[in-house]
Amino acid sequence: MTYEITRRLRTGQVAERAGVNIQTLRYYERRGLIAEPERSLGGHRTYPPETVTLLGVIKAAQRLGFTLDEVAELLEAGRRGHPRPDLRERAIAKLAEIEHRIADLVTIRDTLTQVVAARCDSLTNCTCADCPLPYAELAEDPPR
Amino acid sequence: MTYEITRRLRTGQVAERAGVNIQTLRYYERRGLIAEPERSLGGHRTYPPETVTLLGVIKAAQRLGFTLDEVAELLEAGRRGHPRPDLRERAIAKLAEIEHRIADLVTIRDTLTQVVAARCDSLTNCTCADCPLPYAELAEDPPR
DNA sequence: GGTAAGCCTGTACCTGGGTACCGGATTCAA
DNA sequence: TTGAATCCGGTACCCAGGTACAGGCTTACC
Repeated sequence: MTYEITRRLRTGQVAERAGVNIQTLRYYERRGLIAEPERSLGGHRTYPPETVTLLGVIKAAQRLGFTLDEVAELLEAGRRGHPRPDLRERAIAKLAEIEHRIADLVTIRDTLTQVVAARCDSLTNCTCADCPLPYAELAEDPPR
Repeated sequence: MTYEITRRLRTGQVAERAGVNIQTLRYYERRGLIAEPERSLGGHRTYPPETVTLLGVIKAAQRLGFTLDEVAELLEAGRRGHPRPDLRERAIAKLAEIEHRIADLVTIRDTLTQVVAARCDSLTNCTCADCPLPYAELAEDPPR
């Protein structure tokens, strides 16, 4: 059997395989999400192929609602074999956060539904009866 | 009976009554959300008291998920007695948008729940069986 | 009429997650 | 070996929705 040597990749190759912009790669490096890679003699970055996987993990975590700072911490914790419970704890906290955001959006949805049902026709001078607009004192925060 | 003359308010008074920052007031003026008010001889803005109400409307609309640009358009439409259906149409569109965001967040919530239930312990090297993390190919967009 | 509080314009900065552009250096394939 | 493609660092810019600051003028109250 022949083993293929896992070659180092250059910036553009990593970016393409991971589906991200080259600038994003350098941005993540600055943010501490990916380690500073080795360089060629001329100073070009050369990445191990696992970097592509790592970028996938980062993107997945982002889709779970973690910020880049949070992802960086999670990766850092994992890197130096942090005791254990970090990810789980954070996921629980994030879960609460997401639930909260869902609740806010549901309130917004319900009020919008009322606005539509009541046939409101103006923000400032709605002529409909029982206009729900003045009572739109909903979620404390804009929905982000 | 005596009628109280509704006095003009100065910037700080409007800001305080509406619960917004003074800078925000000027920002909204630049964005076209509130009209340019009359000025005192010395150049200070003097607002009619209705401005406070208007700011409340703007904040309510924001809480319903409308962007400032959208609010500005809605107000503008209302101002020059736009035919009718503008707010209603927009509310319907916004409703769809909100529903979509809720759906995304629900997907995220469910995956996070799985992560917690599976006792995942690491983003990159989770040792739990049936780890849901690699399948976190969820919503296309980060949750904003 | 003095003085403190309030307001003026203009500009810069903030968060979060990137993206774009520049001039110059390097790498790769023919 | 040469020319195209790629990459380098540094800096500036994008979105939204504001917020902050500086230096100077106005207003309000005693």
